[in-house]
Amino acid sequence: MNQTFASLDEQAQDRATRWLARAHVRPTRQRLSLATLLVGDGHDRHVTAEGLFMAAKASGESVSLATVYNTLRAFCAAGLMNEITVDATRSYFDTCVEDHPHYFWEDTQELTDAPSGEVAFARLPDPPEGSEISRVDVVIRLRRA
Amino acid sequence: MNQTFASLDEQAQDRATRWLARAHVRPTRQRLSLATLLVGDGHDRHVTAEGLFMAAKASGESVSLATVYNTLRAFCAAGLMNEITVDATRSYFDTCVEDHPHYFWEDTQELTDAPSGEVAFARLPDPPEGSEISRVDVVIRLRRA
DNA sequence: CTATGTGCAAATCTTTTGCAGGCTA
DNA sequence: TAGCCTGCAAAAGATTTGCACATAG
Repeated sequence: MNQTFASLDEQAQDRATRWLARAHVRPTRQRLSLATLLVGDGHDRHVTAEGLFMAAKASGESVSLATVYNTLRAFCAAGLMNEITVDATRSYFDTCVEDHPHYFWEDTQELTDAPSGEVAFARLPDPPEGSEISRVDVVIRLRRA
Repeated sequence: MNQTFASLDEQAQDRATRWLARAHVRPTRQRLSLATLLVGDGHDRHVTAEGLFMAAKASGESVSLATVYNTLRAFCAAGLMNEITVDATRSYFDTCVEDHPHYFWEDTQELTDAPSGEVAFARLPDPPEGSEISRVDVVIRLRRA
Protein backbone atom coordinates (compact mmCIF):
# COMPACT_ATOMS: atom_id res chain seq x y z
CA MET A 1 0.00 0.00 0.00
CA ASN A 2 2.76 2.45 -0.91
CA GLN A 3 1.19 5.62 -2.15
CA THR A 4 2.77 8.81 -3.36
CA PHE A 5 1.53 12.07 -2.01
CA ALA A 6 1.78 15.66 -2.99
CA SER A 7 4.58 17.82 -1.61
CA LEU A 8 3.79 20.67 0.73
CA ASP A 9 4.87 23.68 -1.28
CA GLU A 10 2.94 26.89 -1.43
CA GLN A 11 1.03 26.18 -4.59
CA ALA A 12 -0.07 22.84 -3.22
CA GLN A 13 -1.39 24.48 -0.10
CA ASP A 14 -3.25 27.06 -2.13
CA ARG A 15 -4.94 24.31 -4.00
CA ALA A 16 -5.86 22.59 -0.76
CA THR A 17 -7.18 25.81 0.70
CA ARG A 18 -9.43 26.40 -2.26
CA TRP A 19 -10.56 22.78 -2.14
CA LEU A 20 -11.68 23.19 1.45
CA ALA A 21 -13.24 26.58 0.86
CA ARG A 22 -15.26 25.25 -2.02
CA ALA A 23 -17.04 22.91 0.37
CA HIS A 24 -17.19 25.36 3.27
CA VAL A 25 -15.01 23.16 5.41
CA ARG A 26 -13.26 25.04 8.16
CA PRO A 27 -9.55 25.05 7.33
CA THR A 28 -7.76 23.97 10.46
CA ARG A 29 -4.08 23.22 10.46
CA GLN A 30 -4.62 19.46 10.38
CA ARG A 31 -7.23 19.56 7.66
CA LEU A 32 -5.06 21.77 5.54
CA SER A 33 -2.14 19.38 5.92
CA LEU A 34 -4.19 16.39 4.97
CA ALA A 35 -5.92 18.20 2.13
CA THR A 36 -2.56 19.27 0.77
CA LEU A 37 -1.36 15.70 0.77
CA LEU A 38 -4.56 14.65 -0.94
CA VAL A 39 -5.10 17.23 -3.65
CA GLY A 40 -2.00 19.44 -3.51
CA ASP A 41 -0.78 18.25 -6.86
CA GLY A 42 -4.16 18.37 -8.53
CA HIS A 43 -4.35 14.65 -9.02
CA ASP A 44 -7.00 12.35 -7.66
CA ARG A 45 -5.88 9.88 -5.11
CA HIS A 46 -7.10 6.78 -3.31
CA VAL A 47 -6.07 6.50 0.28
CA THR A 48 -6.71 4.48 3.35
CA ALA A 49 -6.82 6.21 6.72
CA GLU A 50 -3.68 4.41 7.76
CA GLY A 51 -1.88 5.35 4.56
CA LEU A 52 -2.73 9.00 4.86
CA PHE A 53 -1.77 8.98 8.51
CA MET A 54 1.65 7.63 7.66
CA ALA A 55 2.08 10.09 4.84
CA ALA A 56 1.29 12.94 7.21
CA LYS A 57 3.82 11.67 9.69
CA ALA A 58 6.41 11.25 6.96
CA SER A 59 5.91 14.84 5.85
CA GLY A 60 6.50 16.05 9.36
CA GLU A 61 2.91 16.93 10.19
CA SER A 62 1.52 15.93 13.51
CA VAL A 63 -1.99 14.58 13.12
CA SER A 64 -3.54 11.84 15.20
CA LEU A 65 -5.00 8.77 13.58
CA ALA A 66 -8.41 9.53 15.04
CA THR A 67 -8.29 12.94 13.43
CA VAL A 68 -7.39 11.40 10.10
CA TYR A 69 -10.52 9.28 10.36
CA ASN A 70 -12.67 12.22 11.43
CA THR A 71 -11.23 14.36 8.68
CA LEU A 72 -11.74 11.81 5.93
CA ARG A 73 -15.32 11.36 7.10
CA ALA A 74 -15.78 15.12 7.18
CA PHE A 75 -14.44 15.43 3.64
CA CYS A 76 -16.83 12.73 2.50
CA ALA A 77 -19.76 14.40 4.21
CA ALA A 78 -18.82 17.66 2.54
CA GLY A 79 -18.83 15.95 -0.83
CA LEU A 80 -15.11 16.35 -1.35
CA MET A 81 -14.40 12.65 -1.34
CA ASN A 82 -16.07 9.31 -1.67
CA GLU A 83 -15.68 6.20 0.36
CA ILE A 84 -15.27 3.03 -1.64
CA THR A 85 -15.59 -0.37 -0.07
CA VAL A 86 -13.77 -3.30 -1.59
CA ASP A 87 -12.22 -4.97 1.35
CA ALA A 88 -14.18 -5.80 4.42
CA THR A 89 -11.43 -4.69 6.71
CA ARG A 90 -10.27 -1.44 5.24
CA SER A 91 -11.93 1.68 3.87
CA TYR A 92 -10.65 3.42 0.80
CA PHE A 93 -11.27 7.10 0.21
CA ASP A 94 -11.18 8.62 -3.23
CA THR A 95 -10.67 12.31 -3.92
CA CYS A 96 -12.55 11.89 -7.15
CA VAL A 97 -16.22 12.26 -6.30
CA GLU A 98 -17.65 11.30 -9.65
CA ASP A 99 -19.44 8.00 -9.80
CA HIS A 100 -16.78 6.01 -11.62
CA PRO A 101 -15.55 2.44 -11.72
CA HIS A 102 -12.45 1.11 -10.01
CA TYR A 103 -9.93 -1.60 -10.47
CA PHE A 104 -9.02 -3.56 -7.39
CA TRP A 105 -5.79 -5.51 -7.65
CA GLU A 106 -6.38 -8.59 -5.61
CA ASP A 107 -2.70 -9.38 -5.10
CA THR A 108 -1.51 -5.99 -3.89
CA GLN A 109 -4.84 -4.78 -2.51
CA GLU A 110 -4.39 -1.63 -4.50
CA LEU A 111 -7.26 0.46 -5.74
CA THR A 112 -6.93 2.40 -8.98
CA ASP A 113 -9.26 4.11 -11.40
CA ALA A 114 -10.57 2.17 -14.34
CA PRO A 115 -10.02 4.07 -17.58
CA SER A 116 -12.81 6.58 -17.73
CA GLY A 117 -15.46 6.07 -20.32
CA GLU A 118 -14.58 2.44 -20.68
CA VAL A 119 -17.46 1.29 -18.57
CA ALA A 120 -21.01 1.95 -19.52
CA PHE A 121 -24.27 0.50 -18.44
CA ALA A 122 -26.66 -0.63 -21.07
CA ARG A 123 -29.37 -0.87 -18.51
CA LEU A 124 -29.89 -0.10 -14.87
CA PRO A 125 -32.94 -1.21 -12.93
CA ASP A 126 -35.46 1.33 -11.81
CA PRO A 127 -34.96 1.83 -8.11
CA PRO A 128 -37.57 -0.09 -6.12
CA GLU A 129 -40.70 1.70 -5.03
CA GLY A 130 -39.94 4.40 -2.47
CA SER A 131 -36.23 4.50 -3.02
CA GLU A 132 -33.74 6.27 -5.18
CA ILE A 133 -30.29 5.34 -6.37
CA SER A 134 -27.70 7.01 -4.27
CA ARG A 135 -24.70 5.66 -6.04
CA VAL A 136 -23.58 2.72 -8.14
CA ASP A 137 -20.30 1.16 -7.14
CA VAL A 138 -18.52 -0.81 -9.78
CA VAL A 139 -15.38 -2.62 -8.73
CA ILE A 140 -13.52 -4.66 -11.30
CA ARG A 141 -11.39 -7.16 -9.44
CA LEU A 142 -8.17 -8.02 -11.22
CA ARG A 143 -6.01 -11.04 -10.84
CA ARG A 144 -2.43 -11.06 -12.10
CA ALA A 145 -2.53 -13.39 -15.08
CA MET B 1 -30.33 -7.23 9.92
CA ASN B 2 -33.21 -9.59 10.53
CA GLN B 3 -33.03 -12.44 8.09
CA THR B 4 -35.23 -15.44 7.66
CA PHE B 5 -33.64 -18.81 7.40
CA ALA B 6 -34.73 -22.20 6.20
CA SER B 7 -36.19 -24.66 8.65
CA LEU B 8 -34.34 -27.82 9.52
CA ASP B 9 -36.68 -30.48 8.17
CA GLU B 10 -35.51 -33.54 6.34
CA GLN B 11 -35.91 -32.22 2.83
CA ALA B 12 -33.94 -29.13 3.73
CA GLN B 13 -31.12 -31.25 5.06
CA ASP B 14 -31.11 -33.34 1.93
CA ARG B 15 -30.71 -30.26 -0.13
CA ALA B 16 -27.87 -29.08 2.07
CA THR B 17 -26.19 -32.47 1.86
CA ARG B 18 -26.30 -32.42 -1.90
CA TRP B 19 -25.05 -28.87 -1.93
CA LEU B 20 -21.99 -29.83 0.08
CA ALA B 21 -21.41 -33.01 -1.88
CA ARG B 22 -21.48 -31.12 -5.14
CA ALA B 23 -18.44 -29.16 -4.03
CA HIS B 24 -16.73 -32.07 -2.28
CA VAL B 25 -16.94 -30.36 1.06
CA ARG B 26 -16.79 -32.74 3.97
CA PRO B 27 -20.21 -32.77 5.61
CA THR B 28 -19.57 -32.30 9.29
CA ARG B 29 -22.42 -31.69 11.69
CA GLN B 30 -21.74 -27.96 11.89
CA ARG B 31 -21.36 -27.51 8.15
CA LEU B 32 -24.54 -29.38 7.53
CA SER B 33 -26.42 -27.22 10.01
CA LEU B 34 -25.16 -24.02 8.48
CA ALA B 35 -25.70 -25.27 4.95
CA THR B 36 -29.26 -26.21 5.82
CA LEU B 37 -29.92 -22.74 7.13
CA LEU B 38 -28.39 -21.30 4.00
CA VAL B 39 -29.81 -23.35 1.18
CA GLY B 40 -32.32 -25.67 2.84
CA ASP B 41 -35.27 -23.97 1.24
CA GLY B 42 -33.68 -23.69 -2.16
CA HIS B 43 -33.55 -19.93 -2.06
CA ASP B 44 -30.47 -17.80 -2.31
CA ARG B 45 -29.58 -15.84 0.73
CA HIS B 46 -27.28 -13.04 1.86
CA VAL B 47 -25.86 -13.43 5.29
CA THR B 48 -23.31 -11.94 7.59
CA ALA B 49 -21.27 -14.21 9.83
CA GLU B 50 -22.96 -12.74 12.86
CA GLY B 51 -26.42 -13.20 11.39
CA LEU B 52 -25.82 -16.81 10.49
CA PHE B 53 -24.31 -17.46 13.89
CA MET B 54 -27.42 -16.12 15.58
CA ALA B 55 -29.69 -18.09 13.30
CA ALA B 56 -27.81 -21.25 14.17
CA LYS B 57 -28.17 -20.51 17.83
CA ALA B 58 -31.85 -19.76 17.42
CA SER B 59 -32.42 -23.06 15.66
CA GLY B 60 -30.82 -24.89 18.55
CA GLU B 61 -27.57 -25.73 16.79
CA SER B 62 -24.36 -25.26 18.66
CA VAL B 63 -21.74 -23.73 16.41
CA SER B 64 -19.02 -21.36 17.46
CA LEU B 65 -18.64 -18.00 15.80
CA ALA B 66 -15.12 -18.86 14.70
CA THR B 67 -16.47 -21.93 12.98
CA VAL B 68 -19.11 -19.87 11.22
CA TYR B 69 -16.35 -17.72 9.82
CA ASN B 70 -14.24 -20.70 8.84
CA THR B 71 -17.21 -22.40 7.29
CA LEU B 72 -18.31 -19.40 5.26
CA ARG B 73 -14.75 -19.02 4.02
CA ALA B 74 -14.64 -22.72 3.19
CA PHE B 75 -17.91 -22.47 1.25
CA CYS B 76 -16.53 -19.52 -0.67
CA ALA B 77 -13.30 -21.34 -1.46
CA ALA B 78 -15.34 -24.29 -2.67
CA GLY B 79 -17.28 -22.02 -4.98
CA LEU B 80 -20.54 -22.48 -3.13
CA MET B 81 -20.81 -18.86 -2.09
CA ASN B 82 -19.43 -15.45 -2.85
CA GLU B 83 -18.24 -12.76 -0.55
CA ILE B 84 -19.56 -9.31 -1.28
CA THR B 85 -18.14 -6.21 0.26
CA VAL B 86 -20.31 -3.16 0.66
CA ASP B 87 -19.57 -2.04 4.13
CA ALA B 88 -16.05 -1.69 5.37
CA THR B 89 -16.87 -3.27 8.68
CA ARG B 90 -18.90 -6.27 7.74
CA SER B 91 -18.70 -9.02 5.13
CA TYR B 92 -21.73 -10.32 3.32
CA PHE B 93 -21.86 -13.81 1.92
CA ASP B 94 -24.17 -14.72 -0.91
CA THR B 95 -25.28 -18.24 -1.71
CA CYS B 96 -25.78 -17.18 -5.30
CA VAL B 97 -22.41 -17.54 -6.96
CA GLU B 98 -23.27 -15.93 -10.24
CA ASP B 99 -21.71 -12.57 -10.89
CA HIS B 100 -24.79 -10.44 -10.33
CA PRO B 101 -25.59 -6.94 -9.07
CA HIS B 102 -26.87 -6.08 -5.61
CA TYR B 103 -28.95 -3.47 -3.96
CA PHE B 104 -27.61 -2.11 -0.73
CA TRP B 105 -30.16 -0.30 1.41
CA GLU B 106 -28.22 2.44 3.10
CA ASP B 107 -30.71 2.93 5.91
CA THR B 108 -31.13 -0.67 7.04
CA GLN B 109 -27.75 -1.93 5.81
CA GLU B 110 -29.56 -4.72 4.04
CA LEU B 111 -28.22 -6.43 0.97
CA THR B 112 -30.63 -7.80 -1.60
CA ASP B 113 -30.44 -8.95 -5.19
CA ALA B 114 -31.11 -6.51 -7.93
CA PRO B 115 -33.70 -7.86 -10.35
CA SER B 116 -31.78 -10.16 -12.61
CA GLY B 117 -31.27 -9.12 -16.17
CA GLU B 118 -31.91 -5.50 -15.32
CA VAL B 119 -28.28 -4.57 -15.33
CA ALA B 120 -26.11 -4.90 -18.35
CA PHE B 121 -22.80 -3.46 -19.31
CA ALA B 122 -22.51 -1.79 -22.66
CA ARG B 123 -18.79 -1.81 -22.31
CA LEU B 124 -16.16 -3.11 -19.98
CA PRO B 125 -12.52 -2.12 -20.21
CA ASP B 126 -9.99 -4.65 -21.34
CA PRO B 127 -8.09 -5.77 -18.28
CA PRO B 128 -4.73 -4.01 -18.06
CA GLU B 129 -1.67 -5.77 -19.48
CA GLY B 130 -0.81 -8.87 -17.50
CA SER B 131 -4.06 -9.13 -15.61
CA GLU B 132 -7.44 -10.69 -16.00
CA ILE B 133 -10.82 -9.80 -14.61
CA SER B 134 -11.61 -11.97 -11.66
CA ARG B 135 -15.01 -10.53 -10.93
CA VAL B 136 -17.04 -7.36 -11.36
CA ASP B 137 -18.90 -6.20 -8.30
CA VAL B 138 -21.84 -3.92 -8.90
CA VAL B 139 -23.54 -2.48 -5.85
CA ILE B 140 -26.45 -0.15 -6.34
CA ARG B 141 -26.81 1.89 -3.20
CA LEU B 142 -30.36 2.87 -2.41
CA ARG B 143 -31.61 5.70 -0.27
CA ARG B 144 -35.19 5.73 1.00
CA ALA B 145 -36.83 8.53 -0.98
C1' DC C 1 -16.85 34.40 22.74
C1' DT C 2 -18.83 30.07 21.10
C1' DA C 3 -19.23 26.40 18.29
C1' DT C 4 -16.20 23.15 16.21
C1' DG C 5 -12.22 20.56 15.79
C1' DT C 6 -8.36 17.86 17.91
C1' DG C 7 -5.53 14.52 20.63
C1' DC C 8 -5.12 10.75 23.37
C1' DA C 9 -6.19 6.51 25.15
C1' DA C 10 -9.44 3.34 25.84
C1' DA C 11 -13.46 0.94 24.00
C1' DT C 12 -15.82 -1.56 20.40
C1' DC C 13 -16.53 -4.56 16.75
C1' DT C 14 -15.38 -7.82 13.24
C1' DT C 15 -12.42 -11.28 11.90
C1' DT C 16 -8.37 -14.36 12.60
C1' DT C 17 -5.35 -17.54 15.02
C1' DG C 18 -3.19 -21.17 18.10
C1' DC C 19 -3.81 -25.24 20.03
C1' DA C 20 -5.93 -29.33 22.19
C1' DG C 21 -9.24 -32.55 21.25
C1' DG C 22 -12.93 -34.70 17.90
C1' DC C 23 -14.66 -36.83 13.93
C1' DT C 24 -14.99 -38.17 8.81
C1' DA C 25 -13.41 -40.90 5.07
C1' DT D 1 -5.62 -44.29 11.52
C1' DA D 2 -4.56 -39.74 9.44
C1' DG D 3 -5.87 -35.58 8.39
C1' DC D 4 -9.14 -32.30 8.35
C1' DC D 5 -12.60 -29.80 11.67
C1' DT D 6 -14.09 -27.56 15.72
C1' DG D 7 -14.31 -24.87 19.95
C1' DC D 8 -12.54 -21.70 22.93
C1' DA D 9 -10.31 -17.86 24.26
C1' DA D 10 -7.19 -14.65 23.11
C1' DA D 11 -5.05 -11.71 19.44
C1' DA D 12 -5.22 -8.63 15.83
C1' DG D 13 -6.84 -4.83 13.16
C1' DA D 14 -9.74 -1.05 11.89
C1' DT D 15 -12.62 2.39 13.45
C1' DT D 16 -15.10 5.04 17.04
C1' DT D 17 -15.79 7.45 21.36
C1' DG D 18 -15.41 10.38 25.64
C1' DC D 19 -13.54 14.10 27.38
C1' DA D 20 -10.46 18.02 28.21
C1' DC D 21 -8.15 21.43 25.62
C1' DA D 22 -7.36 24.40 21.47
C1' DT D 23 -8.80 27.40 17.83
C1' DA D 24 -11.39 29.50 13.67
C1' DG D 25 -14.80 32.85 12.62
